[in-house]
Amino acid sequence: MHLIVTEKNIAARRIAAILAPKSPKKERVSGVDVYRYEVGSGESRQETAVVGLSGHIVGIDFPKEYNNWQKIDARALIDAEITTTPINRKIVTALKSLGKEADRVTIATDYDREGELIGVEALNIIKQVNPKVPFDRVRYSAITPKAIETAFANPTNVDFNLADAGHSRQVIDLVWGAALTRYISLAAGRLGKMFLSVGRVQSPTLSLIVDREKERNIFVPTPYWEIHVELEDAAGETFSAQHSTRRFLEKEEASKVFRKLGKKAELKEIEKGTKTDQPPTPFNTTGFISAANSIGLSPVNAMRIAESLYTNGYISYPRTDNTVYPDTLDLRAQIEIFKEGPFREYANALLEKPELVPTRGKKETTDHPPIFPASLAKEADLKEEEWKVYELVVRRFFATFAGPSIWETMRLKLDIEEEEFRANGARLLEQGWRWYYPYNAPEDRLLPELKEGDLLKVIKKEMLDKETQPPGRYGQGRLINIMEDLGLGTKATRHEIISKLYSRAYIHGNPVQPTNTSFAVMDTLEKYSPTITKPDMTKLLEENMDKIAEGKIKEDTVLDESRDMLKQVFSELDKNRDNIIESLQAGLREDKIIGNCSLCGNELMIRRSKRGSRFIGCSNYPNCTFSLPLPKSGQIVVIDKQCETHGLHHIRIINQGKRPWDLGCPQCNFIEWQKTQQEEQAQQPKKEKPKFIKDLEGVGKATAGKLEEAGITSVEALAEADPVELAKTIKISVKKVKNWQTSCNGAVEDL
DNA sequence: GCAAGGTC
Repeated sequence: MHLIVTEKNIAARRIAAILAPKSPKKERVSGVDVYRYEVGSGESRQETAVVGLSGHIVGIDFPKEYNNWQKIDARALIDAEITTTPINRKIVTALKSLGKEADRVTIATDYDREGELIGVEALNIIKQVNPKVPFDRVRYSAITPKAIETAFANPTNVDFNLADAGHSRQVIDLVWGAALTRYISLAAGRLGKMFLSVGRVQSPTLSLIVDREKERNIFVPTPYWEIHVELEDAAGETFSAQHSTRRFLEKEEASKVFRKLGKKAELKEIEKGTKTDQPPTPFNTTGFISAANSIGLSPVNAMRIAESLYTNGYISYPRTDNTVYPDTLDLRAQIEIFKEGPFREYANALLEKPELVPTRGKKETTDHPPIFPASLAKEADLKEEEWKVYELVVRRFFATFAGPSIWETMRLKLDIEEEEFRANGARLLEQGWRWYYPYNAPEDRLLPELKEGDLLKVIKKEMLDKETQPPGRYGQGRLINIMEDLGLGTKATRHEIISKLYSRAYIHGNPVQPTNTSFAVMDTLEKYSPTITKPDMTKLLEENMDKIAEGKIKEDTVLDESRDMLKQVFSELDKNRDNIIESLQAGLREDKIIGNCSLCGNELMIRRSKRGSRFIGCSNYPNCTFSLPLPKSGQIVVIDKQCETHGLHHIRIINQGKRPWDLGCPQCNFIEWQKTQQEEQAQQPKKEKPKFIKDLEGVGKATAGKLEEAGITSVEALAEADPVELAKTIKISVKKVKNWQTSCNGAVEDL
């Protein structure tokens, strides 16, 4: 049997469908889908089975003896043994049983570095049961009949060096990440769920955010002034113009000009021109995420939706670096899918073109094609946001075949009492690709038809007080773009890294803002372990991986070097341990300050009770016992916003996998809570005190009889009876008896 | 309980 192994189930299914002469048979092998078919007949008959993995099916970790953070020093992780264990047992079992049957194995995982490693992982498992089985490797960039048939007709060799390169990344990430995470968490005294993570990708990303916040903090705004006028032409049409000194840095200077301005303006110069906007390039993951982000979807949400559209066959694979359609993709056929349906107008317009020439982006890779719509969806079949994403992908796909959009531009130079003013106008002449892709379209800025020498009336003049703004915080889409530029993370992980920073309470808000904890962690790392805070670590890793892949250097050599570097970092850390502990804890303390106590004026802090539950307490305790409650679960983030009534910082609660909950001012929240409690009690009709035994809940005739036998005939008698004794005599639980007694006392109010 | 990378 010929065994073909792909990276994911859907690839297995589609490859089997392409290669099988008749439709393949789906079978389950230890809970995993396998697609079987036969090619040839008689002597040359060959049985084939295609199975899909689920990405990595084995993972690396330290032996479990290293799990105890308190007992095993972080440094010990550097040279600790590294074990490989299955992370998907079902697939490992399936591979073993298929592997035994196989007389040939073809690795058909994705055409990239991780794909090579994933292929070798599978191969190693198969070799455990069938050591001598011959194997080869096919590489393809799109799952189309043409691409697949060509690839399988020309199998090549597995690239073990490339797989080693991938493996070195795994080891380096684990060793550095785990060791530094443990060190920083222990030094900060943040164990358990509250640990402080450090990693090759997340730390440089956090550093970007922290650095931007620092720039904002030291930013000193400069005041400046602008002068605008509103003009009217002979026909009564109006437009506005601005003084050609766009920013006056001296108020006096601006005022002088402003006072000079009279009632008349003369048009000195008209400059007409055209501006063309080229159509956008095909979507890769980053391009898609930032486009989706600009229409209001968060990166994580956009990817989740894209994933579901992909598994339902509506769009192609959403995790790709590629921005160039491969030759093997029949683009005309992909457009023809839309000849009917809501996009027919657009599809037909494209199909009328004599030639379809798509745009090309800068990145051309072999992993997957750019994201394109794979089949026709009906709006009714999709949820609102799914449709939004689907439509975005369809429109972007179309736009890559469309012509440029062309603007007519007009620049005016005007004179008012020898002061120069300018006005710019733009009018869309040809929609071009913007007809297909109408997102974030700039609007026309229309100016009236004018000629040089025209006189205009100044109908309004104004001088505006402004000041320069600090650099803006990063939005998530922007952050993902920067990460890509710096080589941080991959198409499949960048959005996850950002959401990791959110769930670890390193950042909050949108645009993104770091907590004080982040400042403290980054300060420490930058001082003593700068390598991990910079994108250069990834660059060096990439260079080394390339060398491993080219066979110029052994994986072990790279790992040894990396471990030596980390050991040096640790000797710095150990030398400065006291300082690190102090500065980390000072930074962490900042994030716990809520404001000032309304009773004594001291600081209110997030604290922990002896039992471990969290509350807001006064730092003047025990002299002051003011306190406010906090929710039991979730990370607590103190945000900048302050309550106008109580002056306390607002609080946000972050629960993994859930939307953050803005609790607001903890005091307002508590007052609100008390109010609703009171209302609820007021609304609850007071239960009337039962008059007779038989009116009690859960007392039937039989029980009433038993009670009577025990000498209990009235509710008063029941209320006064010894519950334990009574329970024994009538053989009923003490709890039940006690419940009766509370209702006999009309105890609803006492609760 | 630690990373980042696959996939769902």
